[in-house]
Amino acid sequence: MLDRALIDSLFPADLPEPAHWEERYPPRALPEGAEVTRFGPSPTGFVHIGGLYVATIDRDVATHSGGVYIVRVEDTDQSREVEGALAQFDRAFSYFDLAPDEADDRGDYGPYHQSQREQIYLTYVRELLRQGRAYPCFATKEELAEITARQQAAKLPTGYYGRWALWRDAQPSDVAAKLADGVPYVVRFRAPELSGDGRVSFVDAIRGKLSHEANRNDTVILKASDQSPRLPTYHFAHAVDDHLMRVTLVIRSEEWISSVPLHQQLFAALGHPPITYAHIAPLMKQIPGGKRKLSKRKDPEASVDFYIAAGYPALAVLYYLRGLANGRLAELPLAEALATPIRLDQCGTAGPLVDLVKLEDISADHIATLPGAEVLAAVTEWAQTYDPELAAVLVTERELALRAIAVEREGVANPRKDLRKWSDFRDAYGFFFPALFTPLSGPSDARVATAIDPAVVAAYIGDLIDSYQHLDDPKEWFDQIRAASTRNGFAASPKEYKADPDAYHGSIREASQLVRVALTGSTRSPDMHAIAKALGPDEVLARLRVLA
RNA sequence: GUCCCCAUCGUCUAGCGGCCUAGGACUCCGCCCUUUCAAGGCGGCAACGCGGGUUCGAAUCCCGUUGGGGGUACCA
Repeated sequence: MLDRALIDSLFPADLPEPAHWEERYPPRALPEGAEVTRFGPSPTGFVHIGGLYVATIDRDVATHSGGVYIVRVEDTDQSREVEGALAQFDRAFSYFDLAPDEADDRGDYGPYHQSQREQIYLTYVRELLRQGRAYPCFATKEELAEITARQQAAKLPTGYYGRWALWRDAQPSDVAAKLADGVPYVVRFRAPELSGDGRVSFVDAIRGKLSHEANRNDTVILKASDQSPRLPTYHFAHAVDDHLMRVTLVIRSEEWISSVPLHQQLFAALGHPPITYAHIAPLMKQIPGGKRKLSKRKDPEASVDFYIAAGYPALAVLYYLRGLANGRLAELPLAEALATPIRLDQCGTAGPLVDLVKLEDISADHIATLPGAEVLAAVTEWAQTYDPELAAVLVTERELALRAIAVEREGVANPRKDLRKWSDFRDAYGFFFPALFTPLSGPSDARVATAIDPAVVAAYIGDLIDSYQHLDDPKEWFDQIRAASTRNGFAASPKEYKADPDAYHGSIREASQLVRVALTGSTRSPDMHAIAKALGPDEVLARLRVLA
């Protein structure tokens, strides 16, 4: 056992005792059953869709139980920190409306950045050191690598344990000497003696009873002494913070299951009551021959920014994610599903694939239920950042935009679903706006793609222009196209044309497609009369003239 | 190597011993509607990984196996 004075000399003299922090962060006065959850993003990259997934569940469980949802930034690995990550968190959380109840600017249990909690961690490290439940370790990287290599060669479990734990039972005089020389060290947890069969079991809120072999590694809890601030590893920060922040339920990704035995040892050593865990199945991606965890680096759709940049409505994404968490929520209508609590005992344990096609279907359905003004507002806001030219047009041409969006959407039983995300808008509706529409260059424009003789086209369209009336009745309006086309050698119906193909240039089908291409630049569009009404007579005639 | 988690149509899943000749949704494919597309309507393809048990009876329980995922860091 190390001398207490030696231990204390390693820490600031005014470092508080654990009782100080216990008092400063008292148990919360919350109703029975209220859960305090926390999401711990690490600013080592952009927010992952899997992170958004877990945060959604954190938020939901806390809200529906009358508890508190905290965001605590886990920035203990300063070497891996990425510039701009925090700003992206804010963007993501505000887009998806997942603002925490407690964070730096509000909440009594802060600071909520681990890098600012050094004093707290140090208090507990010193405490463990004093009790002999932790010890300084001076092993170098090289020594550690050698230990691992020898263990692998001997087919032994790798790790810092038993006879491999160089400094676990070092002579106090050796430790004092190293310290006196100023050799950097880490603090390791002294893993307790294994009891019974060396296994432990615990109850996971999602998976039920789980069992695992007990931890026997002397895990590092405080990183190198030659760094400032001196920060703990995830494991230790978890054991300190989740207790002091009075978190009741730790919802985290499945890869942490293996660490639970260690975490329980840490809680016990610190004298903290055990905490409940809920381990979520990770989001996966389909790859040839199987699936794997979504990778931040390889998969663009892993980043939350991907969804924001493409313009998937937040509610659609949230709804999709909820359906993934609780299958039965996917069967409910969006509003209802969003209001129904997520139940941990109904969370899947498998690891679902994220399916963009499914998301787009959900998103299209959702957008179809939105009033036109809301669609316009959302597209405009999206475009403000991602398509400024479009944004400018939507602002100056607001009335036209509203008319365009209303086509086959308002006053119909089955609204169009041609918008799956805001970035679809330009392709689907851009032609409505003269500023965004490139008129046909003439009859030979590639978009026309017709086999009909240009002279015939010119005569037919010319005829149509001469007789054109901007009628309100859809049928009457279309009939003038039919009339002009039959006058110019087209069959009035596909059936007639089929009966005697040689007698015609084509049918009303081909004839009307020419008008469609002239008006929209595409062979695929919403109802032509509605488009014509939105465009106005002058614009209609101007666009037709190109083919005449 | 070792430990842990997981396993129903291509995907998300329902199913928690008989209601299952396995249901729904997305995708895909037909057909209908139709001046195009989108939508909509109707229909279709498509799954309990494998092998043993337990049981009158198993997708459901047990064991094994295979496959996938993860831990084994001074990353989280």
